[in-house]
Amino acid sequence: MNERILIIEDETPMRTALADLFASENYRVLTAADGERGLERALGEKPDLIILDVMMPKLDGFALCAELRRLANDVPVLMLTAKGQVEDRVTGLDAGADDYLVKPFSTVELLARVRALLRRMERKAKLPAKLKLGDAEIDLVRQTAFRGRKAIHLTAKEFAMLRLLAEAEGQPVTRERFLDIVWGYTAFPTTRTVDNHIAGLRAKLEKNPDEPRWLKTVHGLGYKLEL
Amino acid sequence: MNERILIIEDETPMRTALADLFASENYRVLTAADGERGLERALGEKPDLIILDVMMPKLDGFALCAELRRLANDVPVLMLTAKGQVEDRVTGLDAGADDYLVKPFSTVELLARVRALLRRMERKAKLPAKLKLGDAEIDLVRQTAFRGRKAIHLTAKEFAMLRLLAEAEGQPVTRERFLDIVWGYTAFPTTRTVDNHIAGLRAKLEKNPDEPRWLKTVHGLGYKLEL
DNA sequence: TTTGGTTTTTACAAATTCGTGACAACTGGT
DNA sequence: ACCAGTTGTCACGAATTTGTAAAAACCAAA
Repeated sequence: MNERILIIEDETPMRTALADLFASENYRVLTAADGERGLERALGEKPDLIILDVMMPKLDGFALCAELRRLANDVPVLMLTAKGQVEDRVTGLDAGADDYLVKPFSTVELLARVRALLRRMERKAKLPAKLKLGDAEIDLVRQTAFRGRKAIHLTAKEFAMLRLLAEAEGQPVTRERFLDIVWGYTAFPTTRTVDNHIAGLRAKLEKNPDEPRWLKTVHGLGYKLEL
Repeated sequence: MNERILIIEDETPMRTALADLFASENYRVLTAADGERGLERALGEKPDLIILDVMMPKLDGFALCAELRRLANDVPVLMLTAKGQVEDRVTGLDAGADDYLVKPFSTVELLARVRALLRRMERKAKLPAKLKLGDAEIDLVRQTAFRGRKAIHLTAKEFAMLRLLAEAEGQPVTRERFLDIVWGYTAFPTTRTVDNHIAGLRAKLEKNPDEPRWLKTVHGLGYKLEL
């Protein structure tokens, strides 16, 4: 609780408005008025989340974000982009932002996104490196899997899907979400592709792929990992 | 804990300010007012980290750093460069500095960088100096390798790649990371170059290069060292 | 400048993974 | 039991990724 949020925004009215908003929601607020100071604070004070305007003097949002990632800093970043610059989304996500929001936005939506990001990070932190599915054991970090003594080969995509399922802690994951997270914002395969990969996982991990014990389908929604 | 930091800086006000800053953070502080004395103390007292001004009489920061490295001293060096001399960054990292900071800087950022460097070194220290890959034995520090009694010749790049793989503790290392860490900021070879070097390592270290036992490829991601 | 070693590029083959579409099987509601 | 929509599955071609050899570029020392 009481997460610390760093707001990096050069326009003072917007910066104070955001600061007030989050303060009133009981977050602890840090601010910076330009990119360079923002980077300093991000590195020095390790906030739980960063809200970052794209357009800024000295060091723009993209560069700042890219630099953070280069330094292996994985604090969640929510980018604010000016209206119209649709390109920004791709560029921003490319630079390593976790989400983005187009100005003007509603405070309700902003708060929702922030909560979502913080929740995602919390789950990721709790995520154990190893998954045990009966006699199958999967190491999500090393990307290895064993059934008893024998190694099972999973592809990169399969590991990514498992990781997403595990992060969801038994909650259903929609096909759309699989595509968004695992495939990313540049590829747009059919949602059926997801099913195929699930089939692959079941074939490799389930004792009886016809009657999955772990990789359950949630009819009309998607899939979930039953722990 | 209580790491010892050597500050090499000719301008007295700055030197004492830095000394006070680090003393107040419970580091043990050593100082030197010029490059030659700095080098002496660096060699004689083996500090845990050196903060080094680039501009100095007698022996400048680049030369000092290069000399340290020539003597196989791998103490982490953080260089302070005057504003505007953008070139300094490249030159500094070239000379073997581990990080650099442009004056004027905030104390918060300086402390953050120092902590980061010390942490990085700590991790490196935990790394065993010798790697045993079957009957091949590699000394990562001395940069020597033997297969039984016969010496195997590895190039500098190959050692650096092995070190990175070993540091990752069996986790996959992406090609991008290889380029970032092994090649650094100044060179931008193709990612295929990484593959070629891996091939070289396999040829020299693996009993059967076609079926690597240690240097595994993680399709779609990179490579890992299977311990 | 030549030399010897190292690094990088390039090109092509081989291996792996991916995406799709068709159709069967299944689901839940009526 | 029937129906419309959803999911499982399979095979195949496409696309991507990797292995590797050979040539070119590079670089420091003689």
